[in-house]
Amino acid sequence: MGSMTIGKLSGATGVKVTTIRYYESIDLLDEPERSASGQRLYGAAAVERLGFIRHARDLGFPVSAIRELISLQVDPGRDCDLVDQIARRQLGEVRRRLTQLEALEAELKRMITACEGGKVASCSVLAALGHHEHCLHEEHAGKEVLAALPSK
Amino acid sequence: MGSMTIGKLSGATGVKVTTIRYYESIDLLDEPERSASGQRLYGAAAVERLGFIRHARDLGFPVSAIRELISLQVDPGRDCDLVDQIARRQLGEVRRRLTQLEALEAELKRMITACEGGKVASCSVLAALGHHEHCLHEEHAGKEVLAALPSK
DNA sequence: TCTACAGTCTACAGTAACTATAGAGGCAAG
DNA sequence: CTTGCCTCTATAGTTACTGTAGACTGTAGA
Ligand SMILES: [Zn+2]
Ligand SMILES: [Zn+2]
Ligand SMILES: [Zn+2]
Ligand SMILES: [Zn+2]
Repeated sequence: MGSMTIGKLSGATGVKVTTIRYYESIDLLDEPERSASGQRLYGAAAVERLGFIRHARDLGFPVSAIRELISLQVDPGRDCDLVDQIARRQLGEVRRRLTQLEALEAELKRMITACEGGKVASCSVLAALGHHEHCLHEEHAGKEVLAALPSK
Repeated sequence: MGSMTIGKLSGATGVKVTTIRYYESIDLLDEPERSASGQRLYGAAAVERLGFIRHARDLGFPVSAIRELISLQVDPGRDCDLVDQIARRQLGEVRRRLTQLEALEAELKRMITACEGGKVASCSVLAALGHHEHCLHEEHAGKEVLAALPSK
């Protein structure tokens, strides 16, 4: 029946081949069957599961949360309290970050509009970066806001 | 003159001791003088520099950008075009993330409010995660939105 | 059938910006 | 002089992947 190689699965879900293997290595995906020569072979269940993972990741759920969600799916008779709790936690996280980013946006905008060009010595952007005391905030509510800029 | 140990510098700037040593290792901070027994000794310039770095990091500037900004500070007679360009790039980044997060917020909220409790089998949160097709968006504009949840 | 060439395999290193740990040595107060 | 905190170096762990090397496999055209 419908058994696809890792490349097909990748094409079907939009998840890179290496990422699929990575998910398997961290036990997010079950080990698939193998062909005689050792190539991975997937069925419809894998497409479903991988789609689920991808959507959750797109929404910012950490892998640990996705692992929880998957384990909850295993027995469908359970109450979905925990599922909803995880989702609400994630929503809270997203909102926390939104608040932080809004503060950053405001400060960056202020910095940039204050600069009217000229020499580095008198650049208000550099001045503002050097003197946190003049900011409108005590601290940048929360820190470590942009975990790391993708930069790619 | 005012020479402080790494611990004092840490206290003065709010940057952890280990992080200060890390910044030195990646050449964001100059190597400081050392006491006879090898302990780092810092002066006022280090406090200033580290404060600058911290503020820029708080605003989400990647280390690579901070490195650029520092190198620009070195000759103050230059035009500040580049400084402003870096800041605007950062502002753009922040805005891009804001947009993404707003989309995520909306989808998570929708998911959660659709769930009215019950069993896992019928939980709308899990259903929504499983079926990306029913979303209001083609893709989650941009992906890799929350580089990694701090989770700490 | 031979030969490209794309796809797959494993294993390991690199990314960003730190944080944590181990194990050794330093410094001031009591 | 001992207690207890500070500092030192070096190394590994974090998160969620991505990229590489080097070898093998599967397939389609000449
Ligand atoms: Zn300027
Ligand atoms: Zn500020
Ligand atoms: Zn539910
Ligand atoms: Zn979606």
